[in-house]
Amino acid sequence: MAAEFASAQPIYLQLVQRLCGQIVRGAYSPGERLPSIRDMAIEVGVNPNTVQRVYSELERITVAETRRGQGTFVTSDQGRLRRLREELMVSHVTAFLHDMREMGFTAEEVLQCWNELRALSLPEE
Amino acid sequence: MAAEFASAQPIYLQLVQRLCGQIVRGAYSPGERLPSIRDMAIEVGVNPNTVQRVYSELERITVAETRRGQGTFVTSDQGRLRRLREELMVSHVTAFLHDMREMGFTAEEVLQCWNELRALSLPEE
DNA sequence: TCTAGTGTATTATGTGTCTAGTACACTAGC
DNA sequence: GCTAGTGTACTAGACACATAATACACTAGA
Repeated sequence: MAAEFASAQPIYLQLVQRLCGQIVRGAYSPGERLPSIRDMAIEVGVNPNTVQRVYSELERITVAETRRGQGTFVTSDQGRLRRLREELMVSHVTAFLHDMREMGFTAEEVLQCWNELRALSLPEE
Repeated sequence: MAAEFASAQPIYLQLVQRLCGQIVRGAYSPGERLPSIRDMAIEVGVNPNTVQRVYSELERITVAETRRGQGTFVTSDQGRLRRLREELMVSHVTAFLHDMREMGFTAEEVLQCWNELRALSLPEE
């Protein structure tokens, strides 16, 4: 992966968000070991220091834990992961609604646009 | 306004987005003059250089135009404003759906969360 | 014990953002 | 013409982000 970090947001925050998403949707299981800092750096095409920062942040929000000399692991606390999932959804939906309101869009308009684009992006069930 | 720029995104981009939102929802009319660089800087609590950058960006995307010695004005091209409105909605909805997908949320889950939060944020009609 | 693979820490460099201050050119109105 | 209010341009400095390179400490396994 050669990495595409187009957004104006810092790379390390984008990576934190991406990893949280992968963890939350089960791409990484509870307790599973994440790639080493050096491997992940190569994988996403950034500097190892940047990945270290990402892993530190994941640890700070108690989503991952590091064992010196062994690696960094997704937390085994499944309750924490469920809460994370809920938090992420609420924060994203809230921010989305805020933006839509700022631009004066009505619920109807947004839903119509949503329905036109949904098929491309979200599983139905 | 003392300004709250908590996001990791650069202030000038947040301001561009905010102004686009205000223009698109009609807080500023087509052809209306925006506050001067210096006034806007005071109003939102940032440096005049930052506002200059914002106005330059608005001009670059043909949403505003500046007249030396007179001020910066919202474009009179209402077609451009309609397109901007559409662009903003599509890009926001697309990004939102992308994020939701990244976290493995289903359309049903998102809609449920949406309905729980909608009343606080969006006008119904 | 030795080695390879971990995370951790430090220093240096370049870039972008934001602030601060100053100066200049243009326009409108007196 | 003069003045106040515009946008424009430039230099300088502080700070965060990202990279680069290096060194160190810990762990597991041969």
